[in-house]
Amino acid sequence: MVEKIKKKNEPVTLLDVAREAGVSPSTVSRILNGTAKVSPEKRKAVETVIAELKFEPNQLAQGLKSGRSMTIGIVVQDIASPFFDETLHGVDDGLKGTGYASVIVSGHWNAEEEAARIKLLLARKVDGIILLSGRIADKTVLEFAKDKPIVATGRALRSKTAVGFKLDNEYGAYLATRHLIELGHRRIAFVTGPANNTDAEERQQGYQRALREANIAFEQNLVAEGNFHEASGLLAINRLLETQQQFSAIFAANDLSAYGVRLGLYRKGIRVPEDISLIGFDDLPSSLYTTPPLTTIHQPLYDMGLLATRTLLGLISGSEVDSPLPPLELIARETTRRFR
Amino acid sequence: MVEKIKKKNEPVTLLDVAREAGVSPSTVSRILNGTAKVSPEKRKAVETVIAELKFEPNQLAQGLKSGRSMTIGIVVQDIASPFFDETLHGVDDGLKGTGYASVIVSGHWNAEEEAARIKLLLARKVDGIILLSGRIADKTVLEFAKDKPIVATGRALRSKTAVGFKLDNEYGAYLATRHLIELGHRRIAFVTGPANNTDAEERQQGYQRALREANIAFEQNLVAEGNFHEASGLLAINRLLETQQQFSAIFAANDLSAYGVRLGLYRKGIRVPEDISLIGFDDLPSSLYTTPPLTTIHQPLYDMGLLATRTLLGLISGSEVDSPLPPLELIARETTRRFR
DNA sequence: GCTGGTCGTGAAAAGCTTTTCACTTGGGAA
DNA sequence: TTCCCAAGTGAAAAGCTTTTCACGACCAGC
Repeated sequence: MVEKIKKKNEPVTLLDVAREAGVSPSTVSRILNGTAKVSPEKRKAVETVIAELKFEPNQLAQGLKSGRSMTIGIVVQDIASPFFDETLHGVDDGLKGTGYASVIVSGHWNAEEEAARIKLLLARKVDGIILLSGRIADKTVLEFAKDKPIVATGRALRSKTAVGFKLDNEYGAYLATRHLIELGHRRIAFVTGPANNTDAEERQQGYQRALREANIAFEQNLVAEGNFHEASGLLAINRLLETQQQFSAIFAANDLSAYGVRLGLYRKGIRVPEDISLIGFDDLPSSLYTTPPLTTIHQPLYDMGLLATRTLLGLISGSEVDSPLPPLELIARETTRRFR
Repeated sequence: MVEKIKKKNEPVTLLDVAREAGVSPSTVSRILNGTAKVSPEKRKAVETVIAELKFEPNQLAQGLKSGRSMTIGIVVQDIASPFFDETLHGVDDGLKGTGYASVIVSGHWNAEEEAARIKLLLARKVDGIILLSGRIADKTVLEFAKDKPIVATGRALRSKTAVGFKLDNEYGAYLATRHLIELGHRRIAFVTGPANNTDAEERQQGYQRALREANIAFEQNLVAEGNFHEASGLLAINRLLETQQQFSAIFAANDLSAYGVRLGLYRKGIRVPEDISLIGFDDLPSSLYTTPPLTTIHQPLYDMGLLATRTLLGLISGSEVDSPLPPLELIARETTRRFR
């Protein structure tokens, strides 16, 4: 029996429920949150009214009062990239059932924009932030972390309110190069990532270490610059081919550029892996379905997203989370084969 | 000169600014929102204090008061899919500079989950919702739209608070099939999408129409079921090959399943396009870099995301938006060629 | 010199919850 | 029988804005 008819579309509030059930707002709130004991009769009455009125607490008001918006911010660099996608997938699963939702913004690989976006997230009162492949300086991260907890990927960090996860790019690249060397390749070209990108630099270091260990001289002529995108891989392989350098294998700094390389080779009628072996880095889901399926280094992107989320939730609630990340590993598929 | 020292980390509020600048909160609010005229001196004073204190309005409080959270909800079906990615990219650009942020949730191709997620978004007081490839019934959408405006893709809808965009799948599929026919192919296999999926059904209809127009009999033996994923394409082509049917071309209901088909053919040593022509549907960005680059039907996913966003923002603000979507078009790349 | 209007401004209410505080009631301990 | 305490509950404040209302000052028109 509704005492007062609300104008249609007027949202039903906790106050309405209280009035209708003949209890105080406090009691309704207590029932909703289980904050304190309430007599069975009132609980029953309130629950009935809630169902009847289809009451849904206003999360804005809840957030304002409690200081918790139940929202976390995710900063990616490119909203339509399989790389971030895979990580986001992990984040999504990490959030499942927690009541948290995420707002995703993109920094577009640009430090200023990234900082601006983080500020926006903070103004929105997110409860924490996950920063994927951030461009801003560590000390800026720490600065933001004074406000809300942050977990960042691609950097080493550990404070009371900020933690970073870093995959071992150098090791992964070492693995990739060593794989080629073990297959008998000696002249191995390398397609780099973008200049000034830490991940990219570390991958080049891994490449060089493997060479060094095998007593193969590093040759600048065998490296071509890329930028992690397909088109740059295509360009790089064309440049490499033009210089008439001899090489029997190519290591591309990520899968996307490996795709470009693959296409470049196809265009020249060079077969993979019969004529040239090719290895990537990332193990994007799509690499399972390239022709032929790409040998690559598996990065646990999904797990990283999942772990980052759990860690952030831990930071928010004050509990400790510390599961280790699975290691990088070589996934030998069909673009590499024994030399000659 | 700060009159009262705040405990560190106490967020600075509009009240602090007002006190500090010696004006009333109303005045500060007016300056922030440009709601009314304010004398230059006070404006100056307030702006100085804002900068000095680094004041950022609390969006939760703003939202609570004004009923606008400056957030829209996006419902996708798979958070890590290139298909949704591309659309999200458009959404992202559509939101740029508007002050709106988006929270993205996934319905996982499941009507119940989808409805639950929408309810959550509504409880979060999003200002509107974009529903991509939703599974729920039109009438459920309309029901939700009573609360907040919704724009949905993949369905035709138009009410005061709900609008739908639908790409012409039938026509796209017709285009694809006709392309193969024009190249001289007569026996054209079809890999379907998931059963009970409208898009998928419409694509099959387009396939059949093109056949009919060319007086080619439809043969059930030439269609193999898929589900829009790569693995299903691989399975489908294997099944097709096993049946010993003759065919010189394959139309896969989307690019992803075309990738699977491509791999299946590669495994059997069947060349594309020399032995068999292959065409997909979607024109995912990655289709530019498959080996060889995939002939496909371009869907304006990016534009659709952009348009959906603009339309939603229009619905929210009460203004009318009505730009048309670019049509589907055939992108002839290198996986199709003239028969024999 | 008086009326009527505009302009700039502040006080206060409102938006919807949660939480603190204080008050009742009933029971067990002394 | 008296006292204390716990349990259950409501009133009210608080969280941070925006917005309505009202008021004083100032100017123009008669």
